[in-house]
Order: sequence, then structure tokens, then C-alpha cells
Amino acid sequence: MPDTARRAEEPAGARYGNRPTMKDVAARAGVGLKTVSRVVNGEPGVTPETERRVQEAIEALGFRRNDSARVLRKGRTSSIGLVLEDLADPFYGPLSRAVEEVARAHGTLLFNGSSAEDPEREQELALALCARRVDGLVVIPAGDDHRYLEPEIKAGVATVFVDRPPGRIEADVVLSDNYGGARSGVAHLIAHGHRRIGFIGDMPRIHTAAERLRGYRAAMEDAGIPVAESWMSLGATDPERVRRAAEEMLSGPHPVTAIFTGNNRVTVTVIRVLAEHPRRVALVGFDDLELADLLKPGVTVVAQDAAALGRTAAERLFRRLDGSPPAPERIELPTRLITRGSGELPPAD
Amino acid sequence: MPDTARRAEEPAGARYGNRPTMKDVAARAGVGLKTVSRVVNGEPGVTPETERRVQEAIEALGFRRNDSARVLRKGRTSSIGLVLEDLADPFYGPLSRAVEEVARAHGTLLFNGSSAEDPEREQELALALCARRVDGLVVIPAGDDHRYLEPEIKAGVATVFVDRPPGRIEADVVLSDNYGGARSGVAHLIAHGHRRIGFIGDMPRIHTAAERLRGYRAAMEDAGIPVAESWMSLGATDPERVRRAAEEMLSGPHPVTAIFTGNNRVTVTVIRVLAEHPRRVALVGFDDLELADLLKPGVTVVAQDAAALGRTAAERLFRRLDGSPPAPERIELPTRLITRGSGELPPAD
DNA sequence: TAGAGGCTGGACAACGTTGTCAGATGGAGG
DNA sequence: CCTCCATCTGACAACGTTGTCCAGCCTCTA
Repeated sequence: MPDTARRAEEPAGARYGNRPTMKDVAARAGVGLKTVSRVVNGEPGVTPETERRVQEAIEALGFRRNDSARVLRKGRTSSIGLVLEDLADPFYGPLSRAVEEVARAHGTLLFNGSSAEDPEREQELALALCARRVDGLVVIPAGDDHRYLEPEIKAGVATVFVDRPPGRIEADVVLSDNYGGARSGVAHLIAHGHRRIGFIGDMPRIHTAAERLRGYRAAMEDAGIPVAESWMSLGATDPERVRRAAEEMLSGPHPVTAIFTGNNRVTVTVIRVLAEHPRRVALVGFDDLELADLLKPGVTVVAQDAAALGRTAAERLFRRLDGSPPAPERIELPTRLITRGSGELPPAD
Repeated sequence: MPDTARRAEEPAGARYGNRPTMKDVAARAGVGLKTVSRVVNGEPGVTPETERRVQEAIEALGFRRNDSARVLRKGRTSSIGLVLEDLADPFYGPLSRAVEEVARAHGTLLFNGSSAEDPEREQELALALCARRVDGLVVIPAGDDHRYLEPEIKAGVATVFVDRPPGRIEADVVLSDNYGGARSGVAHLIAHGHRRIGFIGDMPRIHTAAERLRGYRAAMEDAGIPVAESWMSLGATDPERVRRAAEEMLSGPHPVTAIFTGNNRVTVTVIRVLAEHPRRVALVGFDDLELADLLKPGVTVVAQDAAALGRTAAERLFRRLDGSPPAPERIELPTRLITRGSGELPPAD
């Protein structure tokens, strides 16, 4: 009558819907609680025979150690959080993956969340992660005031900002050289004879957008070219707005002969506009694109290394976690100009 | 002498390097532990004056409730895990994002991890998440034996598989219609006059790859076209192998006049090969690509809706979590053929 | 045979929170 | 002035784990 036998044993085991605990395992194996703990953690001091009995009970009950409880006891959760802008953006894929790889190498799990470029949501997410007691936080800022993280950082949450600097607090940050990259990209267009060059970028409150615009201005100033207001357009990166902005620059008596685009989303839309445009217009974009080399002409871009950004940030985070905390630092990674044709077109007029 | 005063208070407060707890807050506010809990959770039955004192102490100490501990008491962790193949793959970005949005709507945080197509790593990751007591798991299988998850599922971890079915267990799964999609894509090529059609896909042990091959075979059989062994190539999707495979099919006395590619990585490489190829070769790819419409010719694809895949899976997971668990179900989402030119090229000979 | 010493196993507290329950306090009514 | 009730507050146990510490047992030696 195995059924009754089983039923007779169960009461000491798992309650329905609940997972068995070490206590249940101990009861079933007829040993003490701590002995189960020792077996589960491979600690010495358990007879092979006892160990066998415990293992058997573990198997039979389907026990798995509750790491949440473990963590409560131990102090560290071995998990970190990544707050980024949009998990679906191809730029952030490699970045997340790089962070994940570093985390994995440190036996750490990764929470992932998107702020959708909403400062409030960023804060909500970051604080929820802190409440879960992540050991560290990698944040791609959406907002420009991160004082809300100050108590957390002080309390030991290793925090590193990536892609954009934090606002109103001192903390580690890993950036691309947005200014220098944009400047060299625009200089590249100037070197190919362009003088009327448009700039279409993201909302000016976003640091990267502002920096890239600054690079654009600097390159123009270096060349002694006065910039017309109508050549610059900053705002949301939805296709409709970008399309309008591009078409505006390309019309009128003195249209631009080249466009510098401030990020991958803008670049894609502008490529579409240019494909329908009668005149040949040069283009250099910030951020690389997957098929950029296969278009006609190939798209010349200022490429950032998203994976390096993520890796550097995560490594910095773990260094902070492992050793004595170094002073906050600003790390800037170089960009790379990749020429593929669109940036080398001569002015059309 | 505010300094000594502060120092006199501190001992009851946070120990160095540790976060203040409710106990610390209670001590500082001169109230009981439970009262702090009540304030933190907005429970009724606290005088405004008491509440003010507690709030003050919370501010002063930088207290934040430890949700890990809370969870231990409560039973649910309000977190789910997503095990996918590669966070950096553009196909999985929208999928993750969709899962995240659904999770967010349920006040749930998301753990994210990549298996890198390694069954062992998938298992390690999934079990680590179970040990953290995630409420549920969304898994894109890398392996073909998921019996290791049986005890977890039985213990209440709501589990949904996506993109590929689980191996050797019964569970919810959300799939694209890989067979039907491939079949219609190949039929499309046949309708445009092709008879010698190549297929380049991922490793045959991957379910989606096998299904798409099956669709290819079915379409060919429907048209009464015998398939030559040399027209089919399954294996790793690294560019070198795919390039070799494509070049082989395109050479010899009877080269293929069209190629059907089994996923986005393969498609990209084949586009590169075809760009250098003297003859016009038709192409239909499985999975959409960001700039597919801008290439010359535009790339005809069988598109799956990655976001819908993720959303459907996550919704299923939460339904299972909320209500009474429904029987495991297999949900298949339709694909869509998007014609852009490359699939409508006539045979070159 | 007794004492020393090594090994195994278990009782107990603690991690930070919440639920239960009982105690304290204050005001109203007899 | 005393009692009763409502309201507010706090002590305590519990969640599942690990670290500390001590008890029991066995073996070896004097």
C-alpha cells in the first residue's frame, strides 16, 4: 500500500503548494537541520552514510535551497541591476550582454529594466532594485538628477553610470567620446568639401545629444563656417519628426548638402528620406548599423563600442565591490569613424 | 555640540557599511518595530505625530525597506526570470522588452540571462533563478531535455517556453509558425519560377531550424520538385560557414537560382555573398531585418512578431500565476511574408 | 580502565521583515 | 471616581537559511 505509506510520510514533508525546506529534508532523513545545510553546501564533517540519506531525502522531496533566505543571512545578494533606456534598442543589446557576461564571471545574476527615457520610471526602477538589495547598479540615466541614489550609494550599492553622466551627484561614469566623435564626423564632411551641413539629433536634455551637437558646432567653428539655425534640429526621434526636419533642411534656396545624424534611430529615418531625394546628399551617422555596409552608398558612421561600454562599466562595478572603493572616476571610450561611402560624397551643387 | 550628540545616537543606528533596518528606525524614533512597519506600509492606526517622527527617522537614516526579507516572509518574490539565447541578438531585444512590459504591469521585476545556445548554461541559469525563488520563468530553450525543471514547476514556478518547445516535459509554449512560414516563403520563390532553391539554416538540433527545413521540404514537395542534398546546409550560423555554404550552392554546373535563409544571422551573411555575386539570385529570409527595405533589391522576408511572442508568453505566465493553473497549451503565432524585391527576382538562367 | 582528543551531529540565535495578539492609553459614560 | 471601549502601540514568533557552540561518541594511549 505505497499510497498510504506516502501519505503518512508527507505531513512531515512539504505542505501543499509550498516548497520543502531544509527542515523537511532533515525530518525525512532523520538528521538535524544543520546537517542538511552542511550537505547542501558541501561542508566537511558528514559521514558518507549520513550524506547519502540526506541526498536521498533531497531528491525525494525535490528540495532546492532558497537563495533568498540564504542571502538574507549572508549580506550579499549576488545580483546586480541594469537600468537602461530600451531593451529593444539594438544599441543596448550588446551593452546588456557585456554586463551580463561580466556578472556571470562573478557568479552574479542580472536584473534588467527599461526606463523608456522617463526619469520617474528610471528612479522607480532603480529604487526597486535597491530595495531588493542588489549589490550594484549599472544605470543609463534618463533623468538629470540622481540625488535620490545618494543614500543607496552611501549604504554600499556600487553604482556605475553608462552612456550618460549622472546628474548632481559624484559617481563612476563610463562614456563614449560623444563630443570628439561628432566633431571628427562633421570634420570628415567638411574635409570632403561640404559647408552647409545639417545636424539632426535627439532631445537636447539628453547628454549624448547635447555633446554631439557641441561636437558639430566645434567642427564647424574650427572650419570657420557660421552655422544657420535652420541647419540644426533637436527633438524626439520618432520618424515623423525626423522626416520633417530632414525635408526642411533639404528644401529652400540654400539646402544643406550633407547631414550629420545624432543617433541610430535618426540615421535610419534619414536614410529613408535620402533614398527618395533627387539630389545626392552626404551622410554621416552617429552609431553603427547592422547592414550599413550593404546600402548604396554604404553608410559612413561614427561607431561606439557598446559592448566595451557595458564591459568597462561592469568591471568597474565589481572592482568597487571587491576591493576598497576607489574615488569616482569618469572614463571616456574613443569612437571610431568608419568610412563606407555616404560620408565621402562631394557636395551636389 | 551636535557632533557628540550625533555620535551618541549612532550606536543605536546603522553599523558601518550596513544599512539601517526597521529596528534602527524604531530606536531612533523611539517607537516599536511594528509601528515602523506600519508607517512604511501605509497601514492604518498610527497617529500623525508618531508617523511624523518615524518618517523623520527614516529620512535621517536613509532607510529603505529590504524587500528580500519582506519576500521571505510573504512567499512571493514578485520577480520572474527570462532565459534567452543571446541578449545581444536583435531578435530577442523586442521579445525581452515585451516580457518586461507585462512584468512591469504586474509589479514584477525581471531577471535576464543568456544561455549562449548552451544547454548546460541554460539549466544552470534557470535553476539559479529558481533558487532565487522567481515566481515564474520564461525560457527560450537551448537544450532538448527540460525534465530538470519538473520539480520546480510542480513546486509552483510558472513556466512558459517561447520560440522553441521544451524537451521531454509538458508545459506551456508559445511558438511562431516556423513550418508554415518557411513553407510559404519557399512557395513564394517557386511561384516566381524558381526550381533550384537552396536552404541555409541553423543547427538541426534547434527546433526552429528543423521546422523551417520541414517547411522548405514541404513546399518543394508540393511543387513536385525533387530536392538535391547539396541544396541544403544546416549548421552553426557563423559567417564563415554560411559563406562557404552559399558559395557552394551558387557554383557548379547547376547552381541554385534562389536561396531561402533560415534566420536573420544567416540572411545577413548571404546578402553579403550575393552582393559580390555576378548572377542575380533571389532571396527570401526568415526574420525581418532593420534596413531590409533600403537594400537594392529590398529583402523579402518571412517576419515573426518577436514582441507578440514575448507578450503572449508573459501574459500566459501571469494568468497561470494569478488564477487556477490551466492545462499546458501550445500557442502558435502566425508569420507574415513581406515582399520587397529580393524574393520576386526571376531565375537568372 | 580512565582520560584525552578527534570527529560527527544538533540546538539555538540571527539576518530583516510582517502577522498575531495583547497591553497601554485616553476619553466617554455611569 | 470608576468602568468600559476604542484606539494606538509593541512584544513575539515566524519565514528559510547559516554560524556558533556544545554534547555525545569513538578511538587511542597511559
